[in-house]
Amino acid sequence: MDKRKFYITTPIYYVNDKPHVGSAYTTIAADALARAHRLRQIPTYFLTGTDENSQKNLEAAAKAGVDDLQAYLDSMAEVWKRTWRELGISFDDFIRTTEERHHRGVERFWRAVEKSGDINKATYEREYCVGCEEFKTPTDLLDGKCPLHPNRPLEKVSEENYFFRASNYKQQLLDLYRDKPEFVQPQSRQNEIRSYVESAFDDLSISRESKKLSCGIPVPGDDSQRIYVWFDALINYMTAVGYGTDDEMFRKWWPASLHLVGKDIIKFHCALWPAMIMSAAKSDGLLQAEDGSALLPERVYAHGFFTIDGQKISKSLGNAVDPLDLAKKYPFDAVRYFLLREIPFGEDGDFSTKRLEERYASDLGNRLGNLVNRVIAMSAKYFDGKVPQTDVEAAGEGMDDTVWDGAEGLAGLWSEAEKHIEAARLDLLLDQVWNSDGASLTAANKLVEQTQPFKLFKEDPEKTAIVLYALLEACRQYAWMVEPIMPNVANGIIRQLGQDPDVEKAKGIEELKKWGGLVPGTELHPGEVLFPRLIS
RNA sequence: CGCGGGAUAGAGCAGUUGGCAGCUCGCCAGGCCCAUAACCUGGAGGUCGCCGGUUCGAGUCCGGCUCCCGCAACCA
Repeated sequence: MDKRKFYITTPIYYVNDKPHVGSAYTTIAADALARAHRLRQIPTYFLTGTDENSQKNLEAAAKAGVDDLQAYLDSMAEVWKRTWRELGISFDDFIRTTEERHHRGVERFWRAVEKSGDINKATYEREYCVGCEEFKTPTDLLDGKCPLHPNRPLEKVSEENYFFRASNYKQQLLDLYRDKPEFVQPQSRQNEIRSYVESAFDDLSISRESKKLSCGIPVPGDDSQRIYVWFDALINYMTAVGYGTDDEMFRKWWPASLHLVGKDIIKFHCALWPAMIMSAAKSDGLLQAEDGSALLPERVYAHGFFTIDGQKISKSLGNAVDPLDLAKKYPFDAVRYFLLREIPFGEDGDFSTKRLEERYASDLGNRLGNLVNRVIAMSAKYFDGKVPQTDVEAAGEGMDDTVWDGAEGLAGLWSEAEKHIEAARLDLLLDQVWNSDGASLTAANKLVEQTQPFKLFKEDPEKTAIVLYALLEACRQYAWMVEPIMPNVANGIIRQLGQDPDVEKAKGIEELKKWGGLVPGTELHPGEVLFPRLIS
């Protein structure tokens, strides 16, 4: 990953409905990764947005009884934006594919692909599946029906369309997967993509007649045709950072460091999208690296889907969870923690409020919250409300006859954390912080038992000062380890430790990682319980 | 031969490069009392779906088999 910048994206969402917990999952994951990079003072650009050129939106507007499509799109885009804001999503940009900047970039991109000779006009008669929004070849069909949407009649479409000659890039794509295996993440998806490209990746229609498609971006130079959804949608990742409108900005941010997507759209992102860029780059120097090769996104990471209490998310079953409702019922940091901790990133998982409440009580309340609470309470009680005066270096040593590895153990935790962030495995990061040997939260709770500061104080106040300092300092470091996932909780801990989160953050991660960030004598602010028991 | 996911302790799940089977919850017995009835220790509980193979060694790799889940529409 490019250390100088981090450009992360979520898919752009259809606005035919409000967000549910699934789209929130993608967005929260992206947010946590964005925050992790910002905390490391890596210039970060976090993009999300809405896909507004889809036929589906038209249908949704009609269903909602709204005549004015643009008004419908505006109001729905606002719903999405507001939801993300309320969930504390720290997006830097929100792109709508009906925006002027997007249209201009798409136009430029189209012309580049055209110039490269990869767009041709042809009359085809093909089966079009409205569900997939794509044409089906005979080999795609099962009993003459779309295998994904067997109950939806295929439309026989015979018209003159523009085609993108994706097949010209088959070999280059296969080379890409071979030379840069990290391009497709997680690993388990690589074979899937490779075999898809080898067997099923073909030229595809990228426009429809305007008279049949009443929304979408007109084909440059041919108003009788409009670009259809996927071809225009993918380009949002470029137009948001200035492609077609601001070359300087584009050079700063492109290529994307990470496209976060659901597993359903991995083919578009790992095959079609790089092929499109390879083509456009041949005719547009802005898309070329210094060696002339196409500037492709660095990685595409597909996360899994989850069920709700073992059942597929389905609006007809009424189990589509509204993330805003969750945020009302639970502290939202807890929901973020749950989603990112519970499901191994990249795998499918299950979402249940029962599990959420279990994790909340156990991981957050009993382990993290209780540790912070007891350690600060003891320090305040025995040391006049302050961080105990002691030899900071000595307090960083591992302690004999205990499991505690001290500063060294925490440093180990940090280096693991960096690896997990790089790999987008925040679930593993959290697991380490909670459950590893040496300096985890569990180890810290054990240290309290093994040293018993609440007794030790009477016999040996100096030793007690060392133990409590070590624990307070560990809490400070835990706060920064979990900050990308639980920003509010982290700030709360830092404040209770008598520090200002903003001032601390400005020091940079290397400083925050160092043992001894907590200055002896600092006034503690024993505060609110971090994770109050839930009333069910 | 449609595609994909899965089968590991009572429940829910981890197990990146093959090296004594782990985590959370629950259960039993103890300890502690600083703390959110929280924390700590010990324990019961597994033929890692089945059969074969590779290997000094397989939950992990290879082959075969059985069973389960998702794949109309809404839908990451």
